[in-house]
Amino acid sequence: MNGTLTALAEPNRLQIVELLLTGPRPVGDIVDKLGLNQPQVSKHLRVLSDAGLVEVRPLAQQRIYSLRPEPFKELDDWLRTYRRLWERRYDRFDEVLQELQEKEKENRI
Amino acid sequence: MNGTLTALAEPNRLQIVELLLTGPRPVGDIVDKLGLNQPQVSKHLRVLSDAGLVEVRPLAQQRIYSLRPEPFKELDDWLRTYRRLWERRYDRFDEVLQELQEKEKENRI
DNA sequence: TCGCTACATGCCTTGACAGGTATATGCCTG
DNA sequence: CAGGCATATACCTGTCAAGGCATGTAGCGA
Repeated sequence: MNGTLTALAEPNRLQIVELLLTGPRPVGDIVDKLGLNQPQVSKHLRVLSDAGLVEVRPLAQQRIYSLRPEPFKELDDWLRTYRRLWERRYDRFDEVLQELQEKEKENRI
Repeated sequence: MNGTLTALAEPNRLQIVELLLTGPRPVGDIVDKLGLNQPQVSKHLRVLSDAGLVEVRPLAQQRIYSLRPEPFKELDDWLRTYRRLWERRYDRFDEVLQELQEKEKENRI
């Protein structure tokens, strides 16, 4: 979970992931499309790979990178817990807060 | 988006967010529950606040922090795009890859 | 008004990480 | 097998962010 977030937190890496969402790509493609230096792209891909976000497959002298679904699914599952924040009745949070403040006032009397 | 990810990528900050999911809390609570030093917690809360993940409300000499739904919703929306990765028929990715490899072989003949 | 409580901020040090450049490695073609 | 591609790795450098500690500040109660 945290590894996934860390990997995605880097802007260029996020761009790479977004690009890979459109399909598997060799490193050179990514270099061209994102205008980064080749070594940097390779390094970022390494990080993404270590985090399990992408996988590689050799094709001649190319390396085809593609997204791995698992971490994204994990992230989605994690976020599911937070959905109640915006799916109505989260204002209960505010209610709780109100109560706290009311109590405080009462104690003051 | 990226700000959200960056803020969440720090383990202690992630813990704070998880704790806040159970309800709004004053700083002292977080310090106790997570066993961190108070200044560090304040700093992390500052980062989370700047990223729009939390909001503060004063209550006597306490500061009550609570989660703000918006960034989480954004993140969820962003992830929605990736759902097709695991929701079946993502194997089209593999198909594309197969095709590439087939073509390569043909060219070789 | 004084002291306490709850929190924020400043300063310093350290470690991690990203970019740049050069170089290694593996594969393929002539 | 020599040379060229596509990619990975090594090394160096600068930056930035997190922790530790000390201190500032605002609200409250006696």
